Amino acid sequence: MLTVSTSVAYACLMSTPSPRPARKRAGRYHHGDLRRALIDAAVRTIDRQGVQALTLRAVGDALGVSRTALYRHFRDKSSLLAAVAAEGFRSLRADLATAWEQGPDPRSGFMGMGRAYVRFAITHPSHYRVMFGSFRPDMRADEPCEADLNDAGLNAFQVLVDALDEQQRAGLIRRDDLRTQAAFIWASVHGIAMLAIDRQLGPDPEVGEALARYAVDVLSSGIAVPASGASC
Amino acid sequence: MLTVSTSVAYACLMSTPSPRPARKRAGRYHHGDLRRALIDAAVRTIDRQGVQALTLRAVGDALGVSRTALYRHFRDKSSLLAAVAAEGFRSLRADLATAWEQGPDPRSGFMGMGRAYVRFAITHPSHYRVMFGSFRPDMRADEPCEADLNDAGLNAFQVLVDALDEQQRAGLIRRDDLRTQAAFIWASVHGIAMLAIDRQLGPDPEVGEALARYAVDVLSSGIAVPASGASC
DNA sequence: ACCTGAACACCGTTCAAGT
DNA sequence: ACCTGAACACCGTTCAAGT
Repeated sequence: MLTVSTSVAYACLMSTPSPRPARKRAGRYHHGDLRRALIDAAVRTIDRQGVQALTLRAVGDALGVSRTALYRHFRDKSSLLAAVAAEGFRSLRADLATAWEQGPDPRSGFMGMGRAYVRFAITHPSHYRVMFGSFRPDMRADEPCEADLNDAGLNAFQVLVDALDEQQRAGLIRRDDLRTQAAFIWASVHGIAMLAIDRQLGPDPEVGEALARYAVDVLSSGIAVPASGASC
Repeated sequence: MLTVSTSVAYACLMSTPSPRPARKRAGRYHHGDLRRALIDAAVRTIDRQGVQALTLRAVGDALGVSRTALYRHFRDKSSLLAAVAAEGFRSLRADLATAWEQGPDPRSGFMGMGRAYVRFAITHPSHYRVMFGSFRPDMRADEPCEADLNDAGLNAFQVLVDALDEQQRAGLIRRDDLRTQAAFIWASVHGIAMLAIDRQLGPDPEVGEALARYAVDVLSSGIAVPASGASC
């Protein structure tokens, strides 16, 4: 299809007096989907070196492309960050959905979702921070990247709403307002994830796990149907 | 005491060909406590214009001081931000303590603490974000500013621990491990505050208040002493 | 001790020009 | 349509020099 490999084969044989990196860009275009490649490179950089290491120069260099090539695909840097955040929410959504479906029963599936959520945050702390730091005051819903981020966030949230809905219908938990119940649980788990990321819980992993167990305990008691009879 | 006003009275009468701001610094020193003034100016700028508006040039200009004067009092910019965050935790601690003491009873005092927490976050969203964004991976406890930030955070947390301790002793809530119980509640309230700040809850304030009421409800049920007898 | 101002390396962004 | 490379305004930081 696309003759990618041939153009990649270009090698720079020109020697310049000033010390330069070995390879020099030979004025070539990028292959197929530069937009996609830019997002992936940005995610990699953020995961590996943190947000502060994400410069347009770095991401351009990683792809062998000019640092201004990005402006053909994104309004600006914050727009790229919005796309990165959206990508994060899509990954998180997939993780949550998998955990829920693997159940095997609603209760353990729900606990699996909680574990998957915290694991995502701990595994990708910088990415996770970008996901929630991007909801800036200057967020504009009219821009496509921002709208996409909004959608991706809502879709991830919806997995939790659906799981709660099913448990409500099965009579496993209180039939409170779905979105309020979901928002509260999301907030609690998000708060725990942030504490874990910010190493406020200390180096001992047992502290974090104890907190997670306690959270499950309290939340279960809190949203359990009140007059179950068995526990009294 | 300090003859500040006389030196301030200096006016620049030199006219330069290039367009300059009206007043030019007359090479004067800052009054008394520049360190204190730098923190206060930084807090003001962050509260009013957000973190991204906080440049060393801006904070220097606001105080009529060179933009490098700061390096006599802080290691670098992130050190100033740590001091700003510590200041935030001290304010928050005072707000929480006041709410708790105003009670009048433990239960309503505790709910007042929750309201005070969320109100602080909503009133100072940028400052609040700095407080929790500063716990960076590159945080060094050996630096005085970072250690101070750590202390200020722990002191604020301690107000919650003390309040829970008193309620445990009074038999009002379950006698779980104090620090785990406190960490979970802090995480939940922190998560709600973040959702509110990030306008994920939408423009309608009723949504946020409904979430707060629901949180109090669930948390109360969740940490209530199990066999109270009355509710069954 | 405390602060200045010039200099440096680096950043995001714009824009005329190239293919 | 897509990308380059020079230029611009701005940033944090360093450092010799001033008082």
